[in-house]
Amino acid sequence: MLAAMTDRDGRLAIGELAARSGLAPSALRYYEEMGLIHSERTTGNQRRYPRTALRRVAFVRAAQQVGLSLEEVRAALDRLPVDRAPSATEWNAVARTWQLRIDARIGELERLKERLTGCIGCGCLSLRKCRLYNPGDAAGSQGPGARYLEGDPLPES
Amino acid sequence: MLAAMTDRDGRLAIGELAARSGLAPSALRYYEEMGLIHSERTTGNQRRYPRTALRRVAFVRAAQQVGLSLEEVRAALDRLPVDRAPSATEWNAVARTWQLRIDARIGELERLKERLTGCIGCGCLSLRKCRLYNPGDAAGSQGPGARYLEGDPLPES
DNA sequence: GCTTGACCTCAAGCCTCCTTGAGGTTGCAG
DNA sequence: CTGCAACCTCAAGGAGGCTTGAGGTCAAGC
Repeated sequence: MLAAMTDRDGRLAIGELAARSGLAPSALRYYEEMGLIHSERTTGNQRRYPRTALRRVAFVRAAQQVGLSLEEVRAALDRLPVDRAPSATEWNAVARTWQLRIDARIGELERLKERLTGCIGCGCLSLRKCRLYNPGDAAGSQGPGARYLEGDPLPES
Repeated sequence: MLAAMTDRDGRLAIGELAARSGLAPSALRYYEEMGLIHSERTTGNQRRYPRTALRRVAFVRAAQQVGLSLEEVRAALDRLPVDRAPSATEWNAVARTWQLRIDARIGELERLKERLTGCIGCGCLSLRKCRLYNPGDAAGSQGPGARYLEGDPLPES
């Protein structure tokens, strides 16, 4: 029982994968249902994950940190092999997309911070002058709505 | 009808606030219910928002970008005056918290990116060597689980 | 061979952040 | 004064990302 529930082939039972990835089994089943990871079944219908699942799970978690939805992660993972470690080339392709994403996000945050600092500097928070209001570069980010505060004919508030 | 639905006092009807903030009226009612914005009512029970609501809504959206939950935003907003523009000092206090948050987030992303780059460099993605697996610094971030992949006695996969 | 814990499959529930809809009221233009 | 858009409330629904629970099976230790 203490020994890992692992095949001689090194395949992992769901509990094992859960323990190693730090996720709940339920989450792993969910990921599998979403097509993020894949398993084979034993004769008794239990899941057995290839070791690569460990990598894929780590990838998923990391991607979520960057703000990707599981759907987006799936799209990215679909470009990596299911059964073996990715080649440098394969990995490269995926990672490139990611880095763009990360850079974009960092950029957004930095611009936000800058605007915030500007606001502190001016101490105004006036609707007209303050760049915190609809910077105009948040387009395409998350959330509905247009946020077109800037340029409105508003008196100071 | 074309003229803004605005008091002579400059207070905004919900539709007006919605149009100017780019959010749906339903979202604004929700925000109000959450205590993020406040309104007075007309004799006919319609909401009238002070102009400061515009600022507060902008604040909320910006905060969401940084990854704050509405609850956290509420906590931050509670430190700003409801009825007037915040003073530089008041704003400073709030903004400081924010910047820390932004910096932290940027830091996370940069570390992630770095690890990712390292992975490309080594081309390995090995469970032992690759820093993408449980970096050990994701603690306290969102999501359940411990993610303690690193340091596991794993053969190369 | 039995017990016990890990596993299985649904289905339902939960949290956040809203949207949608039904049914009814208000308020401004004409 | 009427008509219609905008507003109101309250209840339900929905997406994303899981968890929980019921009811049942599998497999390893004794």
